[in-house]
Amino acid sequence: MNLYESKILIVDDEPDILRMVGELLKKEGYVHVDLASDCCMAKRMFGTVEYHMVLLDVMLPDGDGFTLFDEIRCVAEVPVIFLSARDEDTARLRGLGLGADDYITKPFLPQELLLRIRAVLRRTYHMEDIVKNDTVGDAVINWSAGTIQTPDSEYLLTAKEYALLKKLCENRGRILSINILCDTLWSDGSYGYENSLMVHIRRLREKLEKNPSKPEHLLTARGLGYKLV
Amino acid sequence: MNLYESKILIVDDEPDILRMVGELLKKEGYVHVDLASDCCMAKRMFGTVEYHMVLLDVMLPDGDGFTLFDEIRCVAEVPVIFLSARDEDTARLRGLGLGADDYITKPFLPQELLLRIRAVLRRTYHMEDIVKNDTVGDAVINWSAGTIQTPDSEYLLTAKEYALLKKLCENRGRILSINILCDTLWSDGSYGYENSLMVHIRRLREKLEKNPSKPEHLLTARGLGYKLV
DNA sequence: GGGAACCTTACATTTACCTTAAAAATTCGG
DNA sequence: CCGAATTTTTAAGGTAAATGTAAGGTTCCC
Repeated sequence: MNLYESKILIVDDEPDILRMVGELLKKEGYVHVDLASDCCMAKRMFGTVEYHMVLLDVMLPDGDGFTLFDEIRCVAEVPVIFLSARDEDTARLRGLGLGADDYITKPFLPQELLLRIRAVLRRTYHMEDIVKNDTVGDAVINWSAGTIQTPDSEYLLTAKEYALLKKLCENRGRILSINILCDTLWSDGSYGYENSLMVHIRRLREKLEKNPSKPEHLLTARGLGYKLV
Repeated sequence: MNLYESKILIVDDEPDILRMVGELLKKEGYVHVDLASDCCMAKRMFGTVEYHMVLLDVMLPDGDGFTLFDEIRCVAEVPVIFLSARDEDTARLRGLGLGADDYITKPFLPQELLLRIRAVLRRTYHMEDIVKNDTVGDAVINWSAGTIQTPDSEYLLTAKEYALLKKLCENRGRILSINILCDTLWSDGSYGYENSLMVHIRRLREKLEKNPSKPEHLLTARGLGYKLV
């Protein structure tokens, strides 16, 4: 699974903070973000959705974050980051050592929160970090939209093109053998797809290169494979 | 009244800040935003329009913000947020306790200013926080009413359609995989709902698109998912 | 010059998605 | 609690976009 597909629950009683953090995560790219303003609501949501991560305020109108934390941990091994307003809480968190994965004190820098969330998700679920927008020459690849933007026009990527280009981008500058590329496109033991691969390469070149027949970025290494530079 | 219909006056002598803040508010959705670059201008505008909120710089070319504040408060009980460049001003504000509703020091994060404005408006006028209407092409989505308005007619959204459209709107421009969409519609571990999802997509298209069979906004990315543009 | 590796194009096929109608489930008013 | 109305799901045949195939062309290198 992809980092940004993690389901995250935010529990905080201040509506502004709640919305702000929610929008921050959405904007960063997290697809599934839910909000709860008190323990009761949080528990209800926790019953219906399997979250990958919980951001938990210490102060809540109907009970404190610590007890909610215990209740959550009884049910699932989901990682938790505490958001605390006061330093005392932080001290208490540190002292208790009750197994929170991280804590951060308000006010915090948005960037810092994002970093910590990503760090926790990565070490809990061993998720690969996904790429932001890549560029190939003048072309901008927008992975989340599945598009290639060139100065002249915008192209949609098909599923195979997407997978192929991704593999090439992840190994930029490195030659990938035809075998390896076929393996990533056709999971079933794959011989006989060499020509098909060629056609996909051609189609990518038509979307990436000025002159697809004289490629400047998606190059062929005769007898070895292809590489993206 | 709606939060975003509040009339707001910004008073600041730095033209760049003035324009920046003005555009920020406009972009956020505030419909009525006026700008003034000095006390004189501010007073003139204040005579002609009944503002709901004033953002006031402390430093002004023809008098300071504090006296302007007093003059304003003699006339109307309008809430004021001070924008101060220096920490000393902040200290003075705090000390004076002259009844400003909030203050924020430059430079500030756009997001923070928006939050504070919203908070002040809410507690002054007891405005319900409204969900901003989204639009998809010519169609206006009214979340609180659960309707879609098109030039031709008005449709009611069913529960599933509502949830689906919301998810797509929250991730506008981003491809959402069929898996993710199914997860949001059927929280219980959900396989076998792919076809059902398709039908809901079709129904949404019938309410959103000119020609549901040639969608221009709710697009399918074959092999990848769906996206709203 | 000739073979090998790769390109290119047009066309065939396949698969993922569309569409519709009808069945099942749910909601709602009496 | 029952029946009507609405919503949701299932099912099945249809469609076209994405993919695969094949055949002739090009380039490279010995």
